[in-house]
Amino acid sequence: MARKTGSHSEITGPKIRAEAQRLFARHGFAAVSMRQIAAAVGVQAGALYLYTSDKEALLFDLLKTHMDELIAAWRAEAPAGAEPLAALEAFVRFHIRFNLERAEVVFLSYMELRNLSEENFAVIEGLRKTYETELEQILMAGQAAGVFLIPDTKLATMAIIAMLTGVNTWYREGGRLSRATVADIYWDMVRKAVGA
Amino acid sequence: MARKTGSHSEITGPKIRAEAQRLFARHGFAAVSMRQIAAAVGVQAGALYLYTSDKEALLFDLLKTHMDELIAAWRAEAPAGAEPLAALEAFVRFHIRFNLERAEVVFLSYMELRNLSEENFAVIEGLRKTYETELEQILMAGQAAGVFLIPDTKLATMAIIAMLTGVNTWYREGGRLSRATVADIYWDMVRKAVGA
DNA sequence: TTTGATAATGAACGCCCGTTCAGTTAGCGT
DNA sequence: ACGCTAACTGAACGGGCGTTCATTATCAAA
Repeated sequence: MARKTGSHSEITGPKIRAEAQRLFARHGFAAVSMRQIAAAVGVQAGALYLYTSDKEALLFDLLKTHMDELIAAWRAEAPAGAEPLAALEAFVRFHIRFNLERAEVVFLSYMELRNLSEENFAVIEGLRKTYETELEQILMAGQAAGVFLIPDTKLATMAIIAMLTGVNTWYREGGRLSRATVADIYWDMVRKAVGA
Repeated sequence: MARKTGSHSEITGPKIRAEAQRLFARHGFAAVSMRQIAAAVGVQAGALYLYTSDKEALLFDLLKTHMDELIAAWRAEAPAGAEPLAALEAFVRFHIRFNLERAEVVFLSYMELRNLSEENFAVIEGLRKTYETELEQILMAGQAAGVFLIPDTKLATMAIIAMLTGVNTWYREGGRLSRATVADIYWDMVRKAVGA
């Protein structure tokens, strides 16, 4: 017993995060025990504490990494200096694609925020606000340019994000529509909703 | 000790449901113990079992009651034989108002479904589907009448409901906008989204 | 081949969990 | 005033929880 043959932190570390993400998404943070995560990884519970300070830090790490990657991915592919209409279309398609690709952690980031400490919650909320602002700025630019007709850009931001994120609740691989078709249809509805 | 002065099941029963709803919504089903609920009510944990068979039944009862009341309330106030446009407007305003009035249990019904047994989950899912169908039929009628221009009524149904329910995540009493104003703005966006 | 760092064990800590039940008190019709 | 029933207590059940730590086996550099 003790150290196992072929054991390395570069393997065990990611494995712990992956299994924690999977289990948290499936059963909920509070309903999953450290012993369950350890069993899924193939170690004893005590070994997890070589990789995380406590259970909440494990959740926070998953959410923080996700939000950072979400914002970075959008900024990397957002069309620089594009017309508001093209920028909005890019955002809609990006949001649907990215969130469907990472359904587990997206689910977590909507469901398990209340299990974070006050400070950690504030960090994630801040990153979410940052992401939302990216959309709101597109809407404001379009409104200013007369391309969009929006009664309230703040509400439109929340409405569009809720609508797009909602795809994750019903979309199933191999269903009636492909991801691309879903994105087409949602883009049509969003475009009309902002009066363009 | 034992029975308390002035104790009645017609008082304790609702009190248990109210406190359970409040605590489940605030901390999550799995994170709330029967002892916490009992303490909030002012009884010992064992007394809860005079009112519920187990913890899950307590949650199911809250969700089932809510869904029944949601559907009944909509059917009671849905304009009979109205034009699709008027029916859709009524639905939008109803959904926002009803969900804001019952924010706690609405939150529960979106977050805690996975804590139900398979059979209980199916019951709630069925009721949700029933409610969604009410909206979809309005959309189909409007589409058939040429009043709406919707690429896919199923997706439009999910999109609209996600968008409307999203109000609950950001709306705070005493904020910038009144409930009525929020409903006005959302109705404007929904109307445009369906091409009317 | 030795040796220090790394990765993991497994037992233990105190604590809380959902649920049951024999016993006790209050309400209330007679 | 009595007696039955409804309401609740408090202790107990077996079990799981997050976390710590002394110990041990493996890895990798010298």
